Amino acid sequence: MEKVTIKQLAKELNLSASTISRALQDSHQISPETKQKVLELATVRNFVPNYHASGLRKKTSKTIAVVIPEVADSYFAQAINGIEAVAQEHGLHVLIYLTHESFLKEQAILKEFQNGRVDGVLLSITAETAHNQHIRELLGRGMPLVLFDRVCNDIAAPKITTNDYESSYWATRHLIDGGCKQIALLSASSSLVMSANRLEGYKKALEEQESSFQGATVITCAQSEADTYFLIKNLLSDPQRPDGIIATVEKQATTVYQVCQELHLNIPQEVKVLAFSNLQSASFLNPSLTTITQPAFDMGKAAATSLCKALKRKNQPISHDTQVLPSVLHVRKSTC
Amino acid sequence: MEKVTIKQLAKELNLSASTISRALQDSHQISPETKQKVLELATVRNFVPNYHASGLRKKTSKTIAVVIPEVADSYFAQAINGIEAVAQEHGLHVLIYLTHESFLKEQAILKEFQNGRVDGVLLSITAETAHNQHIRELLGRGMPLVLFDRVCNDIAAPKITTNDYESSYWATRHLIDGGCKQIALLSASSSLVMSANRLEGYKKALEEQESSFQGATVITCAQSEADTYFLIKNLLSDPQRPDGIIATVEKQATTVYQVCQELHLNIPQEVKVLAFSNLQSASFLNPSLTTITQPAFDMGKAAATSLCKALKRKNQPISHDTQVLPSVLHVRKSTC
DNA sequence: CTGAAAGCGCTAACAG
DNA sequence: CTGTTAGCGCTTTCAG
Repeated sequence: MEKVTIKQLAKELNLSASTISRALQDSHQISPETKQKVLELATVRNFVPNYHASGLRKKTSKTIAVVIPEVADSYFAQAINGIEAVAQEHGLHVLIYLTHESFLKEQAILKEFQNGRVDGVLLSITAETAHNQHIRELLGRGMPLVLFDRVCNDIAAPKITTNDYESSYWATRHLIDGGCKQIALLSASSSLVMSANRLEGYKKALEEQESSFQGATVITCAQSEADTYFLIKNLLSDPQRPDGIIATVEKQATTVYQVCQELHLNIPQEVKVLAFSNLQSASFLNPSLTTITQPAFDMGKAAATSLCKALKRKNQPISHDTQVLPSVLHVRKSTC
Repeated sequence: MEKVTIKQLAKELNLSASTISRALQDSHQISPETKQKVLELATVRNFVPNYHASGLRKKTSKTIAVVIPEVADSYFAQAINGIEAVAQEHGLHVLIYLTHESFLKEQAILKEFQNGRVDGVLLSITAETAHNQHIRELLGRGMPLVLFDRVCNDIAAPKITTNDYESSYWATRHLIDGGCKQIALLSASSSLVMSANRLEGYKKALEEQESSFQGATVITCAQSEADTYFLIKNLLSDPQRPDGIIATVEKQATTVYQVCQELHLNIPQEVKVLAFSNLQSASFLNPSLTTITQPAFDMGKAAATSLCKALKRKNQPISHDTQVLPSVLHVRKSTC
């Protein structure tokens, strides 16, 4: 029982390979009886059409790539869920690539996509990504591509984002309303548009306050967890430490909790904490964590759906259907 | 600047296609000068070898599939990280498939792998998977396959697991030592070997106790979150409710916390809680959660490494290198 | 409705 | 060291 091919089926049925091929694709120009016979034999012989052969011929792979910084992050895990749901529905296969925030990896990965392995790409760029020639290059070769969450503004492709500016504004306002006088923002990157938006929202809220109000304190966290830990520890060890912290990255939140534990700082009495986070367990943290929660699953779905549309009208003018799905502020004890 | 092929490079350099092909593969039977010229032109013309063409010819895809129940679960997210690390190192691409605990999906997914799309498979079976003809079928066709975490015993393939029996035994002992008199086990499935092992370890620990000790209370949780919630709520609303709970699934832990909150049950005074979980935030839960933590990342790495070995000596006798990596009991406040 | 023939782009004998 | 030839397995004109 070895690999069975169309040719073998053809010989067994005294038909030509093309007839078999058409029958299997349910072509309307094949008689019902023939189809029936072919399908039957195919089942019996356990025929599975060769992927590379049809791919080579049809110049299609039925595969999309998801390029993201990490997977062990609630946001991306949930986004993958959304992507996978749509992909499965459309019979697409999903390749996963983790850049681990390395620009070089991102470049190398995208470069290889020119070989026909994937029909489309979903991309969330690294915190290092300052240039985007590699993305342009891929787009220039006609590869459908959708950016999600971490997008670049100057790329002509569909983008799925959340309302980072507004959420950050409201998050900051929430802390101000709670009585905070000095609010620190833990930023993810100095180059990401997403980070810039969150920074702007934060600044805007601060600017609206009296001049007596403390200025902005922005800490751009490093890639390594250890470095981030020290930055946060320094921040909170300072006698002039802030009385409010906004973590724009999920992982920073637990680090903040850890540092507070170590320094015996009481949340929320001594310092209020708010995080951009999709942690399922936010309600059960000690104290429960106030979060800005992104619609991760829906963003994944939206991105995949947008890509599927692009795949259908290949070589058509790329639509720029930028979608902004709103995040939600969940107020919990860490800020009350 | 359209898709450039080997033929075009050949014409431009007055060489044959095979020479180009060999030069690109750095074959030792090509003169350094020719190689040089070819490589140069390839770079200039931005040549990228067609994936399907070489795949068809070489009968290889440089791709592995990871088939798992979920991705939004710390264990699998971390396992993927480990898998991806090894894959990247070996130049392999990673396809992700989520079964969402559906046996039918698992079957359909594996069936398609006969088409040459993947060179190997990493599988963690669904809670529904009782038969494994579909796995045997794939193995029978020579597909390298490694089972991890949720394995089946009666399949002749490498298996990467953790010491479920022992961890469960020690978990139960830990609760007993803490004074629990009635310990309930929340099981994931009645068919998974993993669940069976955890159940056995639990039973063993109970059997070692005095006869006065309460018998086993095992609740096999349903697939749907809502059903699981009700099962747990029922369990804890009972006047005869247990004073210790072992959640063998990460998600159940937060559900238990939620129910306890709703019923105003104090953890750990009224009920101690222990969970098999890889949650990063376990230390920061309220109260901090005692966990059995699996070496998820390392299990992913081990599984991928084992698969890579199998890929190298294709068609060789399949090694059955069963590896058991130990889990760790992290004692925290939910049981003290 | 079916068949013959050509070829997707690359690689691997087999020659020289 | 390089070229010629012959496919990998499938799909798709183009004929009938």
